[in-house]
Amino acid sequence: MSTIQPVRGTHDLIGENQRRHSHVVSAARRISALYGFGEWSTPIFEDTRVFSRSLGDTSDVVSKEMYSFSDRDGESITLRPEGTAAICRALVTNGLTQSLPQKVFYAGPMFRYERPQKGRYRQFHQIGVELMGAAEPQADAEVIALGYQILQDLGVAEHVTLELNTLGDAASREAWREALIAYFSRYKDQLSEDSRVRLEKNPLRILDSKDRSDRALVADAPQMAEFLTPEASTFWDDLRRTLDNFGISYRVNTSIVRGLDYYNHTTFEFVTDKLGSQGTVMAGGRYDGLVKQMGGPAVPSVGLAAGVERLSMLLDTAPESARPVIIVPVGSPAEGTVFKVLQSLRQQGVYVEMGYRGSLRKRMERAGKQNAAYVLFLGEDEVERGVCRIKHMESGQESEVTLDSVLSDAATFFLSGEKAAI
RNA sequence: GCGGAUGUAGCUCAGCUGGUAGAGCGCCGGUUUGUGGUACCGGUUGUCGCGGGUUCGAGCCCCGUCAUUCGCCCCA
Repeated sequence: MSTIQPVRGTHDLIGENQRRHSHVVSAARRISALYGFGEWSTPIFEDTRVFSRSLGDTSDVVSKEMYSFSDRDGESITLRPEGTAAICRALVTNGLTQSLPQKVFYAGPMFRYERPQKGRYRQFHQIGVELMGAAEPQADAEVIALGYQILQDLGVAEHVTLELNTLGDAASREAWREALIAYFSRYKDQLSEDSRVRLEKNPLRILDSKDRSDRALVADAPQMAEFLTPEASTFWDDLRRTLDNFGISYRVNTSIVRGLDYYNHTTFEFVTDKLGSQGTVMAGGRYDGLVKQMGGPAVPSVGLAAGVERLSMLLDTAPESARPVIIVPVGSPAEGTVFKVLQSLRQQGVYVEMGYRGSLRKRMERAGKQNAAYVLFLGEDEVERGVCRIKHMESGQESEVTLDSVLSDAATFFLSGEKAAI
C-alpha cells in the first residue's frame, strides 16, 4: 500500500474510542473538581532540562525514551513524557509558590519513545492531579481517595487494587539503598543480568524483578521498614490510618518503588490484571524535592497520573452516542415550515437532523441507523392543518401534535428523560 | 533495546501438495416517495502490508523491510 500510515505508536481516536476517551477525561475532571482541583494546561513541549533535571538521569524515561530535538535556535526541546515536572515548572515560573497550596488537574497527550504494545503507545494520554504545598499525610490520602473515586465513577474500581508503599524520607531512603546495595552485591553472581545492571543504576528496582532467582533473593532482602526514621515511620502510620478513615482498602507492596527519581514517602499504584503486562492503570506518590529542583522553594507535594488509554480499555461498555430527533418531510410540505421547525428545535437545545434524500422508506431506514429517538413527520396534509406527527422509535407509537406546540415548547416532546436532549 | 506470533475487501476470516482471489457481516440501490429495526432481490469492494528472489507460474516457498500483537525491559 502506498497510503501513508500513522507514525508507529500513534493512533487516531474515532467513534467509540473517542467516546470512551472523552468519558474518562471528563469523569476525572469532574471528580477532581469535587476535591477542589482546578485545571491547568501547560505546553506540550518544554525545555529539555525540565525533564532531565527532575526525573533522574538514570531513569529509562530520560536515558532512552524522550522525544527530544533541537529547534531552530539550537535549543533542546522535549515533547513532555509526563505531566508532573511541567506542572512544577509552571508553579515556579508563574510565581504561585507564593500562594500555596495549589491543587491542579491536567489532561493531555504525553510522548515516550518505547516499543508499542497493548495499552502502551508513543503518544498516549494522561489525566493527573497535583497537590502542591502540603506536607501532611492527609494530603496523600486525599489524592488517593480522589483517584479511587475516579475509578469508582468509571465503574472499574472492582477490577483494580490499590498497592501502597513508603520510600521514607531522604535519610531513610539513603540508608535503605545502601543496605540493599550491600546485600545484593554479596549475591551478585546469582542475580539476573538485568538486575546486575539495576544494582549499578537503580538498586531499588531489583525488588520489582520478575526473574525467578531474583525473587528468591528479594524475599530475604533488607526491608524498608527497618530503615525508616521516626518521622518517616509516623508519616507512614498516619497515612494508613487516614486511608482507613476514608474507607479505602489497600495492599502494602514493598516492591512499589516507582521509576522516577523524585518520589519520597508515599508511592502507590492502582493495578489490574486485565491489561496483560501493562497492569498499572493509575499511579503516583509524594515528591517533596521536585519544586526545589525546578528552581523554586521547597514545596512538599503529592500527585497521581492515570493512563487514559488503559482506563478506556477497562470500561465495560462504550458510552452511547447521542440520539437525534430526525425530521422527515413527507410529500412536499411548505419548505418555509420545514426549516423553521428544524432550526426552532435546535434553538431550543434539541439534537435534530433532517432526512431529505430518497424514498420515505429510505429515510426511515436511515433514521433507524442513526439510532434516532424520534422521527418527526412533516406531512404535506398535516402541515396544511398546522400539525405534525411524532413517532417514538423504540415503541413505534405515533401521535399528532400541533406545530405551534413544537415550536414553542419542544421540551415537552423531546427532552423528558430521553437521550435526544443535549 | 531483546525474543515469539501475525499481516488476504471497511470488519471477521477462508483460500488444498505453488496454477492469474472467496464467504459472512457492512455499505449502496430496489420490493410504485405516507413509515425504520425482520424478510426478499440486485450491486459494490482488493496493486493478497511493502520490496526483492526462486519458478513457465507466488496469496502460498526464500530473504529483507514495515506494521500489529504477546512477553522481557520500563512505564500510564
